[in-house]
Amino acid sequence: MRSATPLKRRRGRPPKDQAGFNQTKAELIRSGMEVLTEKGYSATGIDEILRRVGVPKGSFYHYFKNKDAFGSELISNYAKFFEHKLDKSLGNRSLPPLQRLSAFMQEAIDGMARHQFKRGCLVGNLGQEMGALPESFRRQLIEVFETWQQRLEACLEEAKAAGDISSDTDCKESAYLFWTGWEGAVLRAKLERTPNALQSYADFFINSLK
Amino acid sequence: MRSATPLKRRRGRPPKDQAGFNQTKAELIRSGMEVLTEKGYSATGIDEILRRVGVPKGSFYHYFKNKDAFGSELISNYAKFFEHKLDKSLGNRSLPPLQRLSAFMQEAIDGMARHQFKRGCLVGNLGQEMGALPESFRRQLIEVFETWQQRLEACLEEAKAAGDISSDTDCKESAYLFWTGWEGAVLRAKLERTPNALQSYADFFINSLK
DNA sequence: TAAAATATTAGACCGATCGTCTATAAAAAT
DNA sequence: ATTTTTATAGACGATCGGTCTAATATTTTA
Repeated sequence: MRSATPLKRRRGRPPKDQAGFNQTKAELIRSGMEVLTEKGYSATGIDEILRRVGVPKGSFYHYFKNKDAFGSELISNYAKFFEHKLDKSLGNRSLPPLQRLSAFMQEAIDGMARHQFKRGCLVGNLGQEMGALPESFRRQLIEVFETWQQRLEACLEEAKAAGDISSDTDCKESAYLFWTGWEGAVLRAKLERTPNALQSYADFFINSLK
Repeated sequence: MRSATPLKRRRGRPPKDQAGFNQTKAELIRSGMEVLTEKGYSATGIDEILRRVGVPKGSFYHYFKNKDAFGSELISNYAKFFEHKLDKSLGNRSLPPLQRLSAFMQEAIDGMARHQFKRGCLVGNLGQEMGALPESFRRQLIEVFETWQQRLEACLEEAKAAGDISSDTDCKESAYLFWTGWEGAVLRAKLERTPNALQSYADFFINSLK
């Protein structure tokens, strides 16, 4: 439990100078991301998200219609962030395709380690909670998986073209499988608080391609 | 939302004849299992569990110290149920080892289909929620995975002995990987409300052994 | 430059949820 | 017959989550 930040915030319409940059909203999204990747959607109260960054409730409902809308924005935000990451890693032409994938996984492992394996994947967390979530989240989450899958599929096609993986590999199917299993590994790593599941899966998947 | 069951229940000490059989407690556990596998722990209120089976609050706190104790019993219960299932399927000597695994997975798929892929795995659900759960759940969940892993490991050893899989397979590692990935597939199936991820993973895993 | 519009903070409020507690009831034990 | 045990019934208070209205400060506009 982080200590509260009882900073008094400026009321009223903000000065124009630093326009475009929405400090408070960004803080809320960052805070929400942290808590949601740890505890999930249902277990997380808005108050906790607010307390962490010392933002009053009124601000939250100024920036977001309600908790659901907030959640939806978090997903979009996470998706965008992740796509960038994937483009950089899986699309990195200076490395052979499969090494890119390995590098991506290693980065993810390091990332989880930095947070003591307490934070998981937002998409996985919310996916598991679907039963308690607004139905509109479903399509959103499915689509996120699809874009990730496309990125990996492209990378695998390159690997195939380079002869690094068998020519009869179904790259689309493989990419689908990768993300499915990866989410399982993230879940397990979070449960065990070790990189073991991730490491193990990484080796397994790479090997399965050869 | 299921309609309430406003059945008046027998008050007072129960007759001795049908002793040992604890109707109400069993109903609470069944009800809890249903709701928790759908919505998870945090999103589920005790009242909802009670409403489904028309049991008043007093009874709940008669049988369980509190929500956490209830959750813990659910895990034990689920674990026991599942171990039985695994013993029957993975230990079925009348089938070759790998076919047992395939059969188990197919049963699981059918099971999820019966509930329109709305219910997942209790262990997976709670695992993902760990950040919001009592710390004592962690060991419990890890141990459940371990017993599942042992069951599968034994089955894979049989397959190895029979020459159905490569002799240099690390059966323990494979079994660990299986459950990791399987949870990912269950999650995905729940999200997509289709058997696709499960089917896909089933084929993939079996193939990876050969 | 005064008024209107806009952007943001502040926090009161209501309903839901959790867990406790007391009352009631029926059977068993003494 | 009285007491003890086992169980249901549901009211209650504290707390918390989410919504909504008021207050405040800045920009825009006339």
